[in-house]
Amino acid sequence: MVMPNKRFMPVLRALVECAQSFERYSGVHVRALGLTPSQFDIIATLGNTGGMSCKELGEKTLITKGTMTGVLDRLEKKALLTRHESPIDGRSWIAKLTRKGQALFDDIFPAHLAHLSPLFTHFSDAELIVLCQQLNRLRAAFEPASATDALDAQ
Amino acid sequence: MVMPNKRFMPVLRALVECAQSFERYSGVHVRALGLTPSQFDIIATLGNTGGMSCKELGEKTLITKGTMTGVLDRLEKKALLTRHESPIDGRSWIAKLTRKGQALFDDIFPAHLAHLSPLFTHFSDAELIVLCQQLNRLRAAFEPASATDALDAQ
DNA sequence: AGAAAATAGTTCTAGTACGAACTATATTCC
DNA sequence: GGAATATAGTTCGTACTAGAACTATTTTCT
Repeated sequence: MVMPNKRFMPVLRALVECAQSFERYSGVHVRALGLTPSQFDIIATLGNTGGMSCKELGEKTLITKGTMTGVLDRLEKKALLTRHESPIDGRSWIAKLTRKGQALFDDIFPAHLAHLSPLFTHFSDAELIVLCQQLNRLRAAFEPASATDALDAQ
Repeated sequence: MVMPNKRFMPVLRALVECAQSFERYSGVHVRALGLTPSQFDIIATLGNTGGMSCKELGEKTLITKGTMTGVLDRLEKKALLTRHESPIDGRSWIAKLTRKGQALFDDIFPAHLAHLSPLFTHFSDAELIVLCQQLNRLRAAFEPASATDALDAQ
């Protein structure tokens, strides 16, 4: 097989390394606050809401349903979250922060933003917007092919 | 605590989602070829080389050393790779593709590139270069910080 | 040279990723 | 109304992740 054009490889490498660096930086802080990144994601998503279903949580956090069960279990064990039967759908559960969970959110969410904020001082609003647009455009190129199918499949 | 400026959040979300979409798209294909993404990463890194140490492999693939042991173990079990004692350093091992591993590389590496290539048809070389630069710039913002802060944070 | 510190790799634990199979409830459609 | 199908969530198996503790070698420093 002839080797195809490889002009896109530096972008892919930059993308993966950038995301990984961010996740490491963010993860170290989050762990120091006593949560795993996934747990933080859930707490951040549920904060200041009336709760939501696993399905909705999965869509917002990009955690797949098989993993979600375990993450919610552990948060429930820490008394940060409770599951309530859905009044509309007998198959569904509504995950909701407890008072303790909401208090934790109020505490660590702003702290985490404050931890990230200074990293962007050398980026203008305009630069951030352009970068965001290009990333979303790139993502769109990946999605119809995979994520759409994969997500639809669940 | 006062909520800090949040102008950077859309970029972070776009970054994480884009990287995740790519990894899903790429991962589905790689798994269909019979390897996990990490295993493919190792094969792709070792292809057409004389082999390298775990440390070097870890730097190139962003797989941490604790994980590396297991990934190499599984590749060794599949007879795609062998470990040889380093002639220079008694603590170190050189991982090297077997003939079977190199043949697999020759087979699937071009196939995988061909699978990715069409996704970039709507991006010009110039666009890719700019995007790459911005991503590397962003990564640089995360990196010294994650190394330094993480340490003095404790 | 010899003690102290650094480094390469392995092992261990808890948690996460993904896919597939499974249960239970909803929806669709004839 | 009832069968076929779709959906929400759980469970399971294999593999990967970070981090920490550990062994065995260097390297450094005096």
